[in-house]
Amino acid sequence: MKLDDAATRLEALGNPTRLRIYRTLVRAGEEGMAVGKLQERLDVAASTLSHHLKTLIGVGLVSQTREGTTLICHTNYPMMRSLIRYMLEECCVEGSCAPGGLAKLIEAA
Amino acid sequence: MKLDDAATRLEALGNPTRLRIYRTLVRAGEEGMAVGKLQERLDVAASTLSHHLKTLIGVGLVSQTREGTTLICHTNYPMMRSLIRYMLEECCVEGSCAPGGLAKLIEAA
DNA sequence: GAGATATTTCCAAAGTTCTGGAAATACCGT
DNA sequence: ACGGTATTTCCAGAACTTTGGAAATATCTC
Repeated sequence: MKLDDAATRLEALGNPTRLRIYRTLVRAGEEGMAVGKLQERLDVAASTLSHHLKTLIGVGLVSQTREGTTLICHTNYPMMRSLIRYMLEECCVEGSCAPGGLAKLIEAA
Repeated sequence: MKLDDAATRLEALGNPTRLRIYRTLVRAGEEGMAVGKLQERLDVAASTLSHHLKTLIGVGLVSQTREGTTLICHTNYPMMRSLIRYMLEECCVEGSCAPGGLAKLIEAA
């Protein structure tokens, strides 16, 4: 992943409302969650939610599939994986970030 | 880590200039890097660099120690570890993020 | 304490983000 | 095709970010 792409994705997650959206979608699991349900859950104006979703979709962290009149949102796990991998690469140069080994870091997660 | 803190830290890293700063400091390793050297390396105005460093220090991702007239910047690895751990927790609920297991994700890093 | 170097703070301009109401679009059922 | 529900796009205001020149501060050396 290029630095600028990582920055754009981190920026997308670096807004409390968008991070809440992402978090909620992760917790929704495989089946995802409709935009309307998300709105109700997060108590935010429809247009505001739509803007934030556009941002998350734009950077590839979320995707939507239509089911009739409702749009179902899903997290894009591989993209999140790539982003975390990027951070591990940036953070763990020379092993200084995870002195007890990377396994330790993950164990705790 | 609280959601708002995670968001603030992700936002701090979510700017290309600040991510370059952080990346450069990680690569500088244990001994860190002086502000002046960073400036020369990244080719950015001194005041601009100072603002960005203040942001990174403010969220706890970077620290400074004085050595005579120069200030040496260091990455705060534990904070980055906590942030990555937060993302793993948010991302890997129910194991859907790393189907091959977390070790696989780390292995590749 | 004066002069030199390193860095920050002050100020301000240009650009961007966040928010939500209102109007538009998309799709379904009849 | 019409009425209804779901969602987005348009518009705009307020707030925030980013940037850097100029002035201020901090520290060292002599």
